[in-house]
Amino acid sequence: MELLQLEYFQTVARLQHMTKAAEELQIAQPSLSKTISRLEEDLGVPLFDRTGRQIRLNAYGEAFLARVQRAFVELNEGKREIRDLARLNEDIVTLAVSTPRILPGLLGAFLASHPDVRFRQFFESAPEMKRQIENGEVDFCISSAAIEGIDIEWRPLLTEEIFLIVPSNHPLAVRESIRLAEVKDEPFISMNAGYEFRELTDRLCREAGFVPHIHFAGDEPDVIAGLVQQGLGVAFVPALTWLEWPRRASHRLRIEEPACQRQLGIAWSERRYFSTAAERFRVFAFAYFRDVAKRLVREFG
DNA sequence: TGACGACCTGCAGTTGTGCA
DNA sequence: TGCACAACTGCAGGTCGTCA
Repeated sequence: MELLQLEYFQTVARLQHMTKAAEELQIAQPSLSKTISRLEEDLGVPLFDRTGRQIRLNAYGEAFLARVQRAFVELNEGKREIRDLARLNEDIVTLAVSTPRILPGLLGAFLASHPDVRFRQFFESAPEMKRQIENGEVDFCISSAAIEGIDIEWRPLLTEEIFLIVPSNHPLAVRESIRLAEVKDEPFISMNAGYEFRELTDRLCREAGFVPHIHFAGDEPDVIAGLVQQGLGVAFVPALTWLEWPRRASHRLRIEEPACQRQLGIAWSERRYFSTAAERFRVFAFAYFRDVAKRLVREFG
């Protein structure tokens, strides 16, 4: 049984006239007649009652026609769905990040020149991002920890300095820089455990010879900044985050020792096929962070 | 092992014609 | 006039052998 036979059957059933159906289908009448006969042979029953020169759909034909029409509706829906899906995937970039704070600037700048592109974004830990890349669930991962694995490419995007912020009335607020060990007894306001940034700052404190006293841990950098302004403690802040805070009632200190930096990078699977939109986003991301790096140099030297 | 061409087969379609 | 059959043509797809 073939689609062509079913298509011809629909037309003959609708017109109940072999010659008119053949004209509509733009084929010779004997060809149509033979096609319908083959279909009837396949099914093992006649679909039409033939009386003299007339053909009429019989009970088998009626029942079969209903099924055929439903099948064609399903097939047409399927075609449309696949078409939409194909077009949609062309315009969608899937992205997992461990540092969501970079997204507004990055995506905003990209969408300004590519308004038709849509993003699906996930906030994930580094191990989960690696799994997503390996399973083909995302196009790219942007992370402050290198993602390594078979067929995974990881490239650095930006190296940014990490500062310490203290309340403006804090004794250290008159200084430009400190050694991290100088604040070993200070109350710290920090990101919650599990965040890459928290793991990084804990490691930096260990390198300086102490374990920080965490008085408050949260998910929101803005809340952390607010608590520092209220005089409740000191906190680490990446250069880019500091730059984007509209009000800076707290004081920023450069950390001389140990070297406090973090590197943001982008990872993808070398096996993955990239849509045009994804390919453009990758190129754009490198250019965007080059500009950000220049801005950080201008601002912080 | 994959690419390519020659050959074969099956089927859709056409023309001509017979039958009701 | 309209349906169906026979003979034929053209084309697409499959198979097989050859070659790099």
